[in-house]
Amino acid sequence: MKLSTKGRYGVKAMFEVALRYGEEPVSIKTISERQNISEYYLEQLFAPLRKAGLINSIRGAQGGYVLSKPPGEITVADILNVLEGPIEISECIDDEVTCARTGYCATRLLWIKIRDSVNQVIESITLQDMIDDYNEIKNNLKKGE
Amino acid sequence: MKLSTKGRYGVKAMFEVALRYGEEPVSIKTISERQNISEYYLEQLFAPLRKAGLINSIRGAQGGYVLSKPPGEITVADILNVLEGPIEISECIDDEVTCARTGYCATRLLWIKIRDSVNQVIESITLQDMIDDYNEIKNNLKKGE
DNA sequence: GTAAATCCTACTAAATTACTCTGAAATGAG
DNA sequence: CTCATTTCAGAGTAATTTAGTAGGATTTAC
Repeated sequence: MKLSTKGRYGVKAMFEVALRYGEEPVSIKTISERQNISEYYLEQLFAPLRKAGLINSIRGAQGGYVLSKPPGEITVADILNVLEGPIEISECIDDEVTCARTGYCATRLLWIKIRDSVNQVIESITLQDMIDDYNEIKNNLKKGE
Repeated sequence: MKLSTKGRYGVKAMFEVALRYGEEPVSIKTISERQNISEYYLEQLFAPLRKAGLINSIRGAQGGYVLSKPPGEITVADILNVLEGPIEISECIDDEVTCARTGYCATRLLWIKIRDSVNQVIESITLQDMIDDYNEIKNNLKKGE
């Protein structure tokens, strides 16, 4: 079970934008260089993020992207929902038809538990939390720990 | 984020075998009919499960598969590890190289939290738990709830 | 002996992933 | 005004993965 690059790159990219919240817009080129991701590919990820209202774009020279809300109000779940769709460990959770055949679906409850567990984590972590973690790691490294 | 059919079918199939623990072996044909999964495909799933020591096979007529241990000693994680490999939300967790480039990997901690959360769920649920849940659902239905 | 079953290996069609590319449109700086 | 910079939109594509099919060999209860 793995996230696709869409989700992984998307979160990394949003993190870069979040780091500069309140400052100048961040261009795809900048993110591409900092995170070592293809510009073309990043473009494709930002389109749906913008349409979903998580970021605003500023076109033209010196343009780029800015968060539409403070980093504390954007969760990892918000990002992953846009880029990967909602977490569904198995379509069996929604689709009653296939399960109905065998009477009671034995595994349905299991998939729900896994899904809820993932959702709880990603809904509780905001971009601000990631920034805080990041700063803490940096500080600890400075102190030589 | 979704499980492949390997994982989903595999857990369903193992559940069917677990339901008959202590009784006769369960054939692939039986599981195929009960869970509506291709026999050929099921065969492919049972090979690694057997090699991993989760089930024993009994060849020949009236043969089939039996759990190698009581249902309470086989977790969902055991099954998924064999069929899907270990949960790794991002290879970034193990592979230090790519992360090292950008200094401190900002998302690494996030992937670890998600992975640990999933692992905690699937390691804590055994086939016996699933059987218990299943019986409870059946009982509740009988009582007309 | 025969039917029922596992075992083993190879093959393949379809879908998904992970990009790549081209060109248009907007905009700030000089 | 012009030009470099940047987003925007959509098409194309190679590689990988998924999900299943298939064929034949081997084992064993009856």
